[in-house]
Amino acid sequence: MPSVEATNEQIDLLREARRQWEEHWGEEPAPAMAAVTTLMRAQQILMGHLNDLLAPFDLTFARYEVLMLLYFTREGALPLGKIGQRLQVHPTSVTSLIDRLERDGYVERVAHPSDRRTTLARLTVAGRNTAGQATKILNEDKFGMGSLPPESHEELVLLLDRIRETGGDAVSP
Amino acid sequence: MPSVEATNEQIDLLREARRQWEEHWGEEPAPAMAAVTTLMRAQQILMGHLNDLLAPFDLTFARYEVLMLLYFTREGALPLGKIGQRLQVHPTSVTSLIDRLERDGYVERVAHPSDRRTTLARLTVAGRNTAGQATKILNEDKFGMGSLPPESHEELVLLLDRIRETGGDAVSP
DNA sequence: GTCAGATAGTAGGGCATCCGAGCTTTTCTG
DNA sequence: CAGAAAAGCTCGGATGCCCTACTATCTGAC
Repeated sequence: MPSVEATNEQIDLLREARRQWEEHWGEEPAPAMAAVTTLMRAQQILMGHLNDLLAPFDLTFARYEVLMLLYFTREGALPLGKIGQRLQVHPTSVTSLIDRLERDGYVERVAHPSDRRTTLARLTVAGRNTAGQATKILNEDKFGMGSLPPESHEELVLLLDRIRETGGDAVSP
Repeated sequence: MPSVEATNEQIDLLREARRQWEEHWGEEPAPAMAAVTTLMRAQQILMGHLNDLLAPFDLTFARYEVLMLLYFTREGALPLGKIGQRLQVHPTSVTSLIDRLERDGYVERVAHPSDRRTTLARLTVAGRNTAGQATKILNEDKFGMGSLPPESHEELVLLLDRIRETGGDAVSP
């Protein structure tokens, strides 16, 4: 899922949008609108970059997150529902993600020992190896955040955590 | 496209991931990883919230952006390709977005006066009215950014612009 | 103990996004 | 000016995300 090629237009369209906003609706709502559009665009760029880095492993960032969640779990196995809760994605999305991870041999579905409703996703050896290698690549690339110093990363987290709170995410201080 | 219901777990899973990261790979890559995961989650929450606000208009945020781009354009019409460049989405995505906007009567495809390869998307009266109403709702809601003061919006933009630059976005100072 | 309600996972449908391929039309080159 | 190259749009396929059912299973109330 590579990102769209850079068009490098001379004017910055997000700044232009903000100018229009102030012109039509005044100064008050413009900062929020600018922040949102900038956030969306930054996310799009980052996601594209990360997916480019992960493509050699036949992974996307969504599937990488599942792998890492299992990687950090004792036994390397978790019920599908638990995965959805942890990553905050819909149960049907988890089914789909696990389908593809299983297809590529990174996880396998295992029956729950006591609850026959539950299916466990268990990391395979290949999955664990790939997770480690992919993480090495991402860490070396600083997750595409190399243009910002570590202090800025902290700033960013503090600001974005406020947004996360409004979505019901538990953000303990 | 409503967001996932809040599960309100006691521990913050993103902070937990960061702790694991520091434990396994040291302090160095952790801030970048934390910033990226937090950004992804904040975007997901914001997008879900905005889509909830726009659902009564039969709009998604992606389609709303198209509408506003045309809204700010003289004549209210633009070639599909131009829309893709401005919003930084793939040409095939533009086709899909315009398909749905046209289905709902918000835009219509018009032949380009001189270039027969080109198709223009032109805002209809209904599209213009809906764009205005939707904007009123979003502005009143501060685009879901009410938890942050305007100064923080500016901070956020400055930080995220650095990320945008790495993606080839023109960010003039 | 039995049956209603909650839980776990999946199938099917819709939207957004990308890519590659293909068609038409325009522009450029020799 | 004719053919090659580029540009503009769309189609089909893939991934990810959501929602609404639906089935199977478990739990709890009576």
